[in-house]
Amino acid sequence: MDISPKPLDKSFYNQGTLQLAQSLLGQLLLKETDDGIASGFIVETEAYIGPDDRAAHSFNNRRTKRTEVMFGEPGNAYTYTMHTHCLFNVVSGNVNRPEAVLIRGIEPHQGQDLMGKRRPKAKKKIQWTNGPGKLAKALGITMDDYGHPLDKHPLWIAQGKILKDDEILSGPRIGIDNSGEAKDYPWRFWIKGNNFISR
DNA sequence: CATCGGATGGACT
DNA sequence: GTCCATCCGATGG
Repeated sequence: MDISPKPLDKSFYNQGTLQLAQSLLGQLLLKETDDGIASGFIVETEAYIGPDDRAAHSFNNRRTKRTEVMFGEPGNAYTYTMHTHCLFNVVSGNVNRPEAVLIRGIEPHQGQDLMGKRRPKAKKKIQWTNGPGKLAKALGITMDDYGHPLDKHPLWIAQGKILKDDEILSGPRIGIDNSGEAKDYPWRFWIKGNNFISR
């Protein structure tokens, strides 16, 4: 019997990136490996809207092996390495619109024993998934997931909690101080009062 | 080729 | 607060 939550339809990703960044809040992100399923509710996101966003890897339509997937269909995984870590994004925007939503925080749901094992250095549960590199590690997301369609096993997004508008807050994005005007754009979104916000 | 700088996290002072 | 692991892409010679 398959009890895994059903993926959201691909059409879900066909909405503006700022709106998608908010729509993703509360949704369930799942990854299945040989060790089992681990999942969590998305609680913090950031929108990156190339080519006009200095903070986006796709700024100025910069097209490389790394950013290539952003130029394709929305609803695929954009993973990249930041120093020693893998970060996970949801590709948005139509073909040739290189936009994405970075997932910065999740609230652990299924497979919490597995997540704890994957985060041996975390002293507290809160540190398992309150940051983009942390949650990728906890879920077992790696560069092997680059380009994976998010409506399919083994990495997918399913319907989670329905939020009210007043539960969503926004503010400037994290870690992009050298991005000129773009550093102040309020393109970071999070669920009010949630414990698994990165900061 | 060399060098530099990150959409980070963890260890340490 | 500081330092650094370790990789990819940008830039300059």
